[in-house]
Amino acid sequence: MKNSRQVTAEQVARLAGVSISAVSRTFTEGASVSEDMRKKVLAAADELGYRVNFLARSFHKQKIPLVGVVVSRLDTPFRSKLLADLIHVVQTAGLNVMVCETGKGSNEKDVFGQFLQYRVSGVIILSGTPSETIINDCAHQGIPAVAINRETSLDVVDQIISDNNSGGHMAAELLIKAGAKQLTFINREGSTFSGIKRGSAFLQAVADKVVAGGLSFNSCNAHADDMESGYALARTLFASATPPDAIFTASDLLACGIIEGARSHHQLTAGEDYSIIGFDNIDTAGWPSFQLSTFQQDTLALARQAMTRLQERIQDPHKQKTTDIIPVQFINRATIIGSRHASA
Amino acid sequence: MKNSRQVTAEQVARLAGVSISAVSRTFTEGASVSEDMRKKVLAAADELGYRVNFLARSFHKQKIPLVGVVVSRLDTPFRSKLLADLIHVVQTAGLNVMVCETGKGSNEKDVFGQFLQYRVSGVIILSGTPSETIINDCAHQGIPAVAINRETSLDVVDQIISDNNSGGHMAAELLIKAGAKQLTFINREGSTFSGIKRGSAFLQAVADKVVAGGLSFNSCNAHADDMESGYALARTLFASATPPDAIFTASDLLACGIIEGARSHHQLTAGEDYSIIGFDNIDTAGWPSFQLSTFQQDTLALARQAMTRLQERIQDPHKQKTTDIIPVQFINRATIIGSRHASA
DNA sequence: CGCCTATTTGCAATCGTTTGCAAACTATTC
DNA sequence: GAATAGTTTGCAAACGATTGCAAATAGGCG
Repeated sequence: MKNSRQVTAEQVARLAGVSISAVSRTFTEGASVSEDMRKKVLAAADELGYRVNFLARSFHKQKIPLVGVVVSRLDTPFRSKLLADLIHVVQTAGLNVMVCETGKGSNEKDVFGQFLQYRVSGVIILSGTPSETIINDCAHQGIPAVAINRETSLDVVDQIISDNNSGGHMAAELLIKAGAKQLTFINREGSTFSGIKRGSAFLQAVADKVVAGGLSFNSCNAHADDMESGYALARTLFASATPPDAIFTASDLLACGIIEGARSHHQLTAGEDYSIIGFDNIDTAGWPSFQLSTFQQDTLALARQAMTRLQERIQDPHKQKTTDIIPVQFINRATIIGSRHASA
Repeated sequence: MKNSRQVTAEQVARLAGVSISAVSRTFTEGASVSEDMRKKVLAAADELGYRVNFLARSFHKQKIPLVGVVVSRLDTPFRSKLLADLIHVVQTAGLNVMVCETGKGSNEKDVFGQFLQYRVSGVIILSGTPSETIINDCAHQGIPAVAINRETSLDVVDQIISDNNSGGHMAAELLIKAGAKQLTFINREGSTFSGIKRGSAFLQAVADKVVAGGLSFNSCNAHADDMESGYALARTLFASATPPDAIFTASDLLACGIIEGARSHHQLTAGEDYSIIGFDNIDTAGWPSFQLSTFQQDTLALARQAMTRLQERIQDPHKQKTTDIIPVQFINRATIIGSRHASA
């Protein structure tokens, strides 16, 4: 338990009888140091318990090995899973994560300003409300940035997106194959890009059949993206003269809400009285009470690809902007009529 | 869109026709600057779009306005809620959060080393597996640290803890009042402090009656702290010769698992065939399928108190170590026999 | 041994801020 | 108007690393 301040490179240098440069070079990758020198320095550093001072290093490089992650409402199953994977991926890449929550009255302008002030190496923007301005600001200020599940003014930023399109299409096919006649897509009010995309792909896939007749399509909005809103919606939804027999929701949370509501308000059972497919594959979707058939977003792949693209852009800030589509996987459980998966 | 590097205090000073010190003082709280000077500087800074370079400032102060948060398995409902609140609280205090996930093979020693290297202003340790060593290291290296829901070698660190004790006691009282005879406490294997405390308080409250007879107490461990483990446990639990009629679990996740398992395997309904009380009040606990009576941990209060204590310690590193107990609130829903709450 | 080349090493400048100190200024009081 | 006390301001040192450049050293070969 040394009483002195932190150990500096100078002290190490003195103990090892070498120059400060030598110490620095020993601790910078790819610098030119002989094996002898490295050993001497390492020994001295070890003895003194030396660690490079990131603040000094970052100051000199005008860049800190920190990735800013912007997210809103992270206490949501999908969001928190994605964040967890993201943190893991960033950490294994040797960087650290600074999380900024927006919304909740925190000034977005400030959040972005802080990224600038901290001189973060890059920014990852998660789906949700963080506004376009942050994204654009990053682009303009030359901070490498990638957005996950968030389409924006094209090509100002690298984008990583789950394959909402084939999710929507496939949902339609599955439901039609199950004999659905009254299709309904459910989203949350004021939904952002991902939800809308899922819905439009869904509609697109049934458009021909709807026009030809014999199939009806409907779309409605829940108040918010949570169970409660789905629950409330289910009451009116199934009370209609022509209730849906097949539902596709923009999120599992909404689907769970619908399932709960249909059960409580109308004694209807998913997979028997009607079909329903969700999106995300949050943990609860697999719980016995729901057994929700849904599309799994590969959060780890999203995170990995985001990091890869971010590193590329850090390397070469002027490289072409990219858009990556990450496949989703259909998880067949028990909420499509007639396709109940054999369960354990 | 200036092409030059970032704007520095020197440029602002030149434009405003004042010294660099004046600029610095304008942007440091509590520094001595006249109103005239401040206005001049602010005008120039505005024109140039100047922002203090945190890296330079932090370098000089040997401390960055960043709070390290150590957490494991953050993609868990309670943990992510707590983290969200924590981020919010830290942000409104004018600092930022650097999140480090431990477990998952990441070397804990490294995580701590990084805190040192980044010279974070403080560290908040969340419940979970992060080992004692991190906590002790922080204490020894003089990094202000507080731990939430994590009792450790006393008085090396400030502690903020939910009132596990009264939770456990109250659970016992409620269940006994509901006429329970076969009490069971369920925890996860290898549980940390919080869970154990809840169980021991629970047992303590019934000890007299157990000894006097007419009441039996049992305790058993699920494999992990998740729904699946509770679900699996329910199968054997209710198959016993003397199945429990009242259960208290260390977490809502386990309680939900038990409820699901009892329903699937044994067609038993919580609140009718047996009573069960959880802990945490995660979102799903309130869903119609569960309506779990549970104790709500006040995550916001935990976060706020943690931040308060951390700031106190940053101010005065030598102040007395504290332990704060945050009250929990019983949420009566529908899983205690005879006490079903009138529902909407 | 001498020459050339490739590698290793040290010197010293540099990054942008904060802050102790002393000088300059302002206000107050006699 | 001078003396005093209190504010405001600028100068310059300091923080701890990295890195361009040139000097030193090592290695290879005739």
